[in-house]
Amino acid sequence: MPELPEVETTRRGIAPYVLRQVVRAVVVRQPQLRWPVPTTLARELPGHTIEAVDRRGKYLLLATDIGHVILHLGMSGSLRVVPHTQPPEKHDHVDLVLSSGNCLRLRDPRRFGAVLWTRKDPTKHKLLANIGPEPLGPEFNANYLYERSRGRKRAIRDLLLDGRLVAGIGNIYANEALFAAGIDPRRAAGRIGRERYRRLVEAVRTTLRSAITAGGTTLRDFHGATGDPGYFQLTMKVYGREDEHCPRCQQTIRAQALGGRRVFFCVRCQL
DNA sequence: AGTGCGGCCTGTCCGC
DNA sequence: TGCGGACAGGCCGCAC
Repeated sequence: MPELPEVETTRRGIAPYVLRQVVRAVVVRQPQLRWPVPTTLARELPGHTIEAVDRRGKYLLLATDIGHVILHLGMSGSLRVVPHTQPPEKHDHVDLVLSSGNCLRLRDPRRFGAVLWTRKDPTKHKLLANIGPEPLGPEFNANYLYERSRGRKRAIRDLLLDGRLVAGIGNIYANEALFAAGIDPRRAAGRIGRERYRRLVEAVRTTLRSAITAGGTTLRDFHGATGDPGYFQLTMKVYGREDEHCPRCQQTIRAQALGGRRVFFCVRCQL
């Protein structure tokens, strides 16, 4: 589910409720997520204050004076702030009980998400060390994409999904950005010129920013920390719109399988 | 090195 | 109404 805009929406939503809060307890009802929730988390975190809530790609980081909680929402995860007395529902796997009386609650039906704990520099953590630049940061620019794509035969959509090249972009926003840039998602990345990469970088930034402003995309069950859904799906141009009309030229939007996940595009507007 | 695929899970939807 | 199968927003780890 959650791509960068949903994770950022979550970060902004939980931050006011968790910053400066002391973690009183960690309740793990289901430790079997993508990786087991480390037992050291419940042992070491209580008594420490959450000093920052950061995001790196699709990872959320809760900083304390002795270590960092690394959270990933996988495909179906979400975080909510609720009173700690509120009974957990079926897929509510982990609670961080806070000094305010609230708790930060992770729900994740498919359990592709993760809750990890590291006492070292989190950017050196195996999962974070090799992530590419933030798409909204200065390192992600046309020259970077152009250089990194020379000689690559992979479809540009797949390159955008590769977290080692750029962080946080998933299938929805890759498809939307490629439509906005007028680039065929199937095109070999090595056969796209500098000028078109300039357009693509702008399209990625614009798409992600407007999705964050809209509170993310709610296709099934995504919601922010206070339970509000996102609204970006209302403005999506191609994703999930197979057989509908292209909003720019009225051509029928096509979908096809590409390496396991579908691409959506307009054959007239995207070359 | 770059590429493509299997696998981890549950829920939903579609066709029969 | 029930059931099997395909599919879904991610991404690591592996084989080639």
